Amino acid sequence: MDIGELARRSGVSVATVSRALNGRPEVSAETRARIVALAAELGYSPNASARTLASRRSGLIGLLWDTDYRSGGRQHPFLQEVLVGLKAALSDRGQGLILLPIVPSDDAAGYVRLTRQYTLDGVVMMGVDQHTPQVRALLSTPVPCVGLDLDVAGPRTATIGSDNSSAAAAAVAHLYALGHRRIATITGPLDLRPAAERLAGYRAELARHRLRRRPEYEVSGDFFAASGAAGMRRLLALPEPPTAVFVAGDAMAIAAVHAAQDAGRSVPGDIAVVGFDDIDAAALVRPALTTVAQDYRRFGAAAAAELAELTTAPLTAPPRSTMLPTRLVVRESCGTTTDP
Amino acid sequence: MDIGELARRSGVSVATVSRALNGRPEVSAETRARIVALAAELGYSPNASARTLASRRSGLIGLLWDTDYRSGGRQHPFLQEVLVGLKAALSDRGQGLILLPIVPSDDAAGYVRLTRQYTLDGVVMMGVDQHTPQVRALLSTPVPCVGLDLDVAGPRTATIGSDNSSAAAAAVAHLYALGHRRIATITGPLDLRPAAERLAGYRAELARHRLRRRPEYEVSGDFFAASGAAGMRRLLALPEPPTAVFVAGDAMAIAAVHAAQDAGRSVPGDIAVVGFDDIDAAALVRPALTTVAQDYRRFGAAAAAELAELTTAPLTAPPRSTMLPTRLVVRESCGTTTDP
DNA sequence: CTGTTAGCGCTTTCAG
DNA sequence: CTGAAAGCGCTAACAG
Repeated sequence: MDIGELARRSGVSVATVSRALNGRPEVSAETRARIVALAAELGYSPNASARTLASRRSGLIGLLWDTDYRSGGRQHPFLQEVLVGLKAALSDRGQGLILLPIVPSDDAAGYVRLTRQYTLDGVVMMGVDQHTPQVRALLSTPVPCVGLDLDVAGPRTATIGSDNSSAAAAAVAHLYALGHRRIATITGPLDLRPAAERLAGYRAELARHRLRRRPEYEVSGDFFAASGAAGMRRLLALPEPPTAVFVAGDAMAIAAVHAAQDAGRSVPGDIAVVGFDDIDAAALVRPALTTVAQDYRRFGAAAAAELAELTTAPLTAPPRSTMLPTRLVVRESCGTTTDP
Repeated sequence: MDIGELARRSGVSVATVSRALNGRPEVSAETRARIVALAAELGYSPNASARTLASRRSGLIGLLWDTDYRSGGRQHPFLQEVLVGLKAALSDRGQGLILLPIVPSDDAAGYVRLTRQYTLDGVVMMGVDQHTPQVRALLSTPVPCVGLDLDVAGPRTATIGSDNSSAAAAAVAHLYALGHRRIATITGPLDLRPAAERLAGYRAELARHRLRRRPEYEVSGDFFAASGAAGMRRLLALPEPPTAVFVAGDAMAIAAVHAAQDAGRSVPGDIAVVGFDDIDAAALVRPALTTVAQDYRRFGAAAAAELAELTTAPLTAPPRSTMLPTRLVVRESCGTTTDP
């Protein structure tokens, strides 16, 4: 069952069938209807390779995601949700998603080549280091690229991320509203965009309430549990320990809660903790963690939209950037305080 | 940079270049070496569409994964790991992975059509209902299909799963070794293969130790947290409550621990709990959960291997089946008992 | 509005 | 062992 067969059966040329099926305006409404109906009846669907070969567009988007970059895959608890959103948004646009293999770092042209090999219409990347030669080479190409939680720059690039700064501010505001004034934070690795933004949001909110910013209240972590526990221990050992802590990642936050408990403090009784990410465990632990949830499905949808936008964007346009809203999920890890 | 250009520059015909690059035996070692070197130097890589169109094989495997089937995506905490394993194994074989869109259930031929559209070499499916018309139609096709934790049957199919039965038995054996004799279980939905197998393993291990099987010790859950809590409450309310519980899923297990605590029991002091799956939260909760870990990366690798096997298998061969070993991760949720 | 025709880049007989 | 040539199924000028 190919286009030729369809043409024969409907009594028109293959060109007309092609035009009808591709929604071209030159076909009369009547012939189009006839052809479309026949195609549906016969269960015809065009061969993707032939179409790609002839049109030089594949309708395929590549997903670049390095499972071994930082944390062996645990860094992106949200991959699944992003994938769901991306797949849905792409298939709404009639596009497909292909997972790109990771190329060795000494093969600078690797991704560029993959892009040509599959005639990709675009690439979305997450969990990769955008400064490596192979990624930079791809970004400098006219192929549309969108980075998730990743600052990318090039002729046709866009970045999608949550509004981490506002989210962090909202978390701190929540603590403030509960009466907390000595609010500390445990950060992520500050060379990562989201981590840096969360710290900025924390600071901004303190400033907004005219709270003094104390350097000893900003302890650095790496998004892993152990660093959260260590951070909490350091904070508790301070001459004037905080009554609340905004922790930039849930795994760290959960470990921080345990560290506090091990030090004889009760959560939320003695110390309030708010996390970030709303990983599955956040709802499962006790006390259930109050945290900031990101809308990962929307990441995918936004990526698909940006890709479409970029496809026709002039090569000289500046990189685009989208910030998605977040949501504070209030659970059990924060209480009020009367401690000055 | 196409094959013609390569041919011109190396002074041979396109046919020879094609043969050389595809490792065909008819080419002289010397010409092959020259061509391969030139191709590498020029950064040539063949156009996938052209190749697919001409050879009728794409090197693409489709991944069928319904994010909305049962639990809205939470049922497969392991998707990510499976994906990692699958992607790695496939790219080792020079194959690619494409995510298939979910077709509406009234479109019985949907997947079959997608399969032809992309000239897929095979499909791996997980988290779908294999009894729906659209999946059945695909399975009945000669396209190699492998189901992960899914019983599939058809001319070219294979199933991959953990050895759930042995795993469950090992969990119960662990409890037995700690002195427990009144061992209960909270199951998953028994129409799901893994859930049924885990129950079978539990029963088998009881029998092996000549422990009486008590119907009231087998309470059913649905893999969700709430059912784990409910199950534990029921067990605790028994005239002769168990001293240990094997819970068929971690989310249920964690909730069961909390339910026990709420009922005034300590874990592992008064009651031991072992879970299944080793989700991230298992290591994060307190007490950290003793549980059965599956080797998800190996799922992917096994799937790739099966696919290769099936490609050349006769259409009349019976469905294949692979059982992967698991690992008991001992943490803090099980203690010894002296209670008879 | 529709048909003819020339490829898209590669693989694969079929000769030699 | 190598080359010539015929497609793979479709799109996109170019005519009409």
